[in-house]
Amino acid sequence: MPRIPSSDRRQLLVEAALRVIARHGVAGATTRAIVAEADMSLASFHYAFRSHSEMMRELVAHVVDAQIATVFASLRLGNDIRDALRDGLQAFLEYVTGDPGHEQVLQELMQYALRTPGLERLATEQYDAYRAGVSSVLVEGAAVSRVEWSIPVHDVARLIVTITDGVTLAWLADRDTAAAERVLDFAADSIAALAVPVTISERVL
Amino acid sequence: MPRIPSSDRRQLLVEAALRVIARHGVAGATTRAIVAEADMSLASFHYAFRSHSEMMRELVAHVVDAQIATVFASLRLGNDIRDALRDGLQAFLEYVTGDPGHEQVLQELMQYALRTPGLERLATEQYDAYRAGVSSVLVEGAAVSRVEWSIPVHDVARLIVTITDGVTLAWLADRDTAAAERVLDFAADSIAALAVPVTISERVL
DNA sequence: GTCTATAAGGAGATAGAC
DNA sequence: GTCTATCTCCTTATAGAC
Repeated sequence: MPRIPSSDRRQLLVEAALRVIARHGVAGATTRAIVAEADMSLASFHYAFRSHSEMMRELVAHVVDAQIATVFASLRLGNDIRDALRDGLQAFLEYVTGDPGHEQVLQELMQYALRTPGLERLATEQYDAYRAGVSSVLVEGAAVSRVEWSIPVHDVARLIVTITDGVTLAWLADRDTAAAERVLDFAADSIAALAVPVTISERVL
Repeated sequence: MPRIPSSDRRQLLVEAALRVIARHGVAGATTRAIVAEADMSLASFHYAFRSHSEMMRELVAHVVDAQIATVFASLRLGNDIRDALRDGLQAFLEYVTGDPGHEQVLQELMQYALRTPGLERLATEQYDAYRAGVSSVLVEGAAVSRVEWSIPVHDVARLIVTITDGVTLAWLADRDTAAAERVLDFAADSIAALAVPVTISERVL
């Protein structure tokens, strides 16, 4: 068997663990199931990681980082802020429906992190990072659309994350895509109402 | 030891299991942990239930029923539909913050049900039941406030459940009650905008 | 009906050969 | 660095005495 650097092996194991979790849930991600998926021996796992929980910590941190990139990818800019919001939210829904297992894994990992001593902080940071990512796109989007947010942008971001979370949970349970789209359209309208056009005088200031 | 009817024993075990889950999560709800909590022998468990998974099925069904009652309890009626919505949503938040463990258990059980063959249906039914409960209160609330919903009431209920789910997840992660209240206030305003006053002519019809 | 004792297997982790 | 074999513990479930 080829000798693999420990850092590579760690990454291979984390990726294998994510595939196992997608198929069998967090509870099914036993050390043995993971090494079988990665086609490694049990001993190799414990050469790369001191323990199963150490691997899970690295996995959760990895997922948090990856998810932030996804938030950016699913948001859209445009001239009309209402359309931009609607398009961004619909893109998010397409992402969820296109890979339901992935969102389910994220939800499970969130619960896992909230339950696991030492990982609670990661759950909180995951939310902070989501909102920070959404906020920055909202700031950019407002500039492009020549509007201003009438409440703090961080609160607008919180509204959006609240909606996407709620829609995700409901869709995972009932798979009613049309209903999810109606909710997102309403949300886009309501949130767009928080954007007020920038007046000439304000633009001079 | 006293002889307990099997039906009573089943209920005692389910209640003990819920306490264990609240403390240690679904993963920690082993048969042994549950019988220790219920102060029973391991054999008593298998006298009452054929298997651990049979008990979990009954537990999930039990929780679904109990949650529906809670939905009704946290909704309010009133003359002004906007105030009624805001009060109801705030009452829900108080319920969550007052017993965070309970909402966390519900979230975990939802994930568990979605993962467990034969229990996926219960997750779907749980959502249907939530929305049906919310819908009936919305119909009643509209009558009291002399308004009509401008979109199907079931969609209004879906909006509310989406918001409460999203707010719950965020609050469990960051415990920011003030931010949750701001989200709920915005939601109450936005949803109240869907209620249009009943005109005289309509009331005659 | 309720108990103790135990079967049977899966879990994480490690020892030690190579 | 990687492997096989094994240790130790914990799990669900059951057998059989009382």
